[in-house]
Amino acid sequence: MRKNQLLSIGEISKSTGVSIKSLRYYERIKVLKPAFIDPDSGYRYYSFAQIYLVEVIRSCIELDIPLKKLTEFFDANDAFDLRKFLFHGKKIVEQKLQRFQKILKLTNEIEEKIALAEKYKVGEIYPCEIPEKYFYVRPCGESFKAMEKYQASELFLDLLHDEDDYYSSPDYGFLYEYADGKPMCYIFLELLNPKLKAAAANVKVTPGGTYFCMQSKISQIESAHQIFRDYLKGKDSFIAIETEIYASKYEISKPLNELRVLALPL
Amino acid sequence: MRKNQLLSIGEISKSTGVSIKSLRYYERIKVLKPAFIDPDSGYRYYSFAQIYLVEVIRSCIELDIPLKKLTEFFDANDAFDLRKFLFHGKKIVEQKLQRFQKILKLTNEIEEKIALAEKYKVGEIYPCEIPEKYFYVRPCGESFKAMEKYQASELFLDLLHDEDDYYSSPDYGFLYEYADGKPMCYIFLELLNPKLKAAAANVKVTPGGTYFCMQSKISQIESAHQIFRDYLKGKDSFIAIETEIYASKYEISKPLNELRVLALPL
DNA sequence: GACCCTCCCCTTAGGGGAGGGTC
DNA sequence: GACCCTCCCCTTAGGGGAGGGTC
Repeated sequence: MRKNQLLSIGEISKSTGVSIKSLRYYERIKVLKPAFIDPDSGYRYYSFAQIYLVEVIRSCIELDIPLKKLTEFFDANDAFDLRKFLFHGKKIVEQKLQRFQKILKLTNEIEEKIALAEKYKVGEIYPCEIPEKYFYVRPCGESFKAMEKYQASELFLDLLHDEDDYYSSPDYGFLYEYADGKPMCYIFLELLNPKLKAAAANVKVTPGGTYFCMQSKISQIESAHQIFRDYLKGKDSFIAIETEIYASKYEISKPLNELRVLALPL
Repeated sequence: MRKNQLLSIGEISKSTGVSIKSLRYYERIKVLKPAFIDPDSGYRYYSFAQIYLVEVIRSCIELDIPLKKLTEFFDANDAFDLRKFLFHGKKIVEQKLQRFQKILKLTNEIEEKIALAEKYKVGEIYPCEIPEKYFYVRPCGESFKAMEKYQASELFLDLLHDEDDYYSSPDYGFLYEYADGKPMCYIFLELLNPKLKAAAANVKVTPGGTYFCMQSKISQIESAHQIFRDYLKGKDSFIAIETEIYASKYEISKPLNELRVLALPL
């Protein structure tokens, strides 16, 4: 009389798509007790309603909610607090959705950057429209050779606590200002977060405009004056920016740089 | 000269938010080799660019991409095929987004159903607007007592292969038709998928309209005639539907049913 | 003193069998 | 014959120490 409303473990497995092994595991950790266990054979039988509990468990796994957490939603009478669980689950699924949307956005951005960079060969000079940017900088004196140990790492450590910056890909590298024969070197990390942009300390704003650019596997920023000689048209004031860019093949020991130069109207 | 561009393991950990243990683990499984290892002390040092590789690894974990899969994207020269990886990752993140949006939708639906059901007490009779529904049925004769073993489970097994139905919550339970003194019993599972609705075999369409309803912890469908006597106004043709509904506290052994009755204009 | 190293044992959500009863 | 049982050993992405060297 009872059994005609019950399903065997294999039937539950087929109708939910969850393996028999998993169902047995759920019993062991006390999140899915079979409605009936034959005392002679040890065979497990489940009710229809338990199909939906299996779905709840599956959702938890996908949402990285530990199954032990599920036991918290059962009270002393084995009643499951569905409302409390849904409230909890909803917050988590909303967080995941946000996070994944950010990952997707970042993925698309990087794909675009790769496509852009691949239009040119290493060593080729090309014009490129670059917007105004905010750089968090640390001055290194008249040459990058004078850079002190760990200065660059400190720059990162100062700023990379900001979660939002993980979801974009800020420029970082070297900035070279050459005004009336005086060179000034900086290492920089681009600021994307508006709050950080507003902080005046150690922030430099580089002008937007048509930069002349060149890709390179090695740092050539200190030769910018010679490389871009024809494009600077004798001007003695310019800025040069060297930043790592994304390549479709990414070699850690030989990252791809883009050197960008803009003549300044001083 | 080299070291001023490198970060210690603790610095990488701080700037990425990934534990030192994890970074060491990534090295062991060959997805993140430190740029330099001091041969004397064994200390690990990383380059700036590796911060972004850590982000790649983190994203993989969140997307349930096994890290061993990552090694497939490195070629013989240790170059990472960023484009191929992004293409692969994008498909996965899009799938996850879809799945999570469905979970969120289902969560909201169930919350609404709970709120609706809680407006009434068990045993209380209330009117409810129910739309036309498609039921996959199996006839049981003149009484539910004649139901054969496992008929109900077969019903589920016939249909629950359809993925879309997991993301909604179909009605299921008992259907009772009483026309001119002749009772006819069915077990049913609601069809939500339009394709399945179109399949004529074993499908019954129940009319939309204002049903009279009552919640109950036990099956009372065979007493529907008496319970709703006042509402049927002497009509001798009606349908009764008993389906499991969601309660804020969900007891597997005592699920909450809703019994719905509609007088038929025969 | 704060940082880093290796080694060892533990965890979650199961999978892959072996060996043997049950429907 | 297909289905189900228990028992045992293995996996991924690390965490929590112990015990000892390094910046």
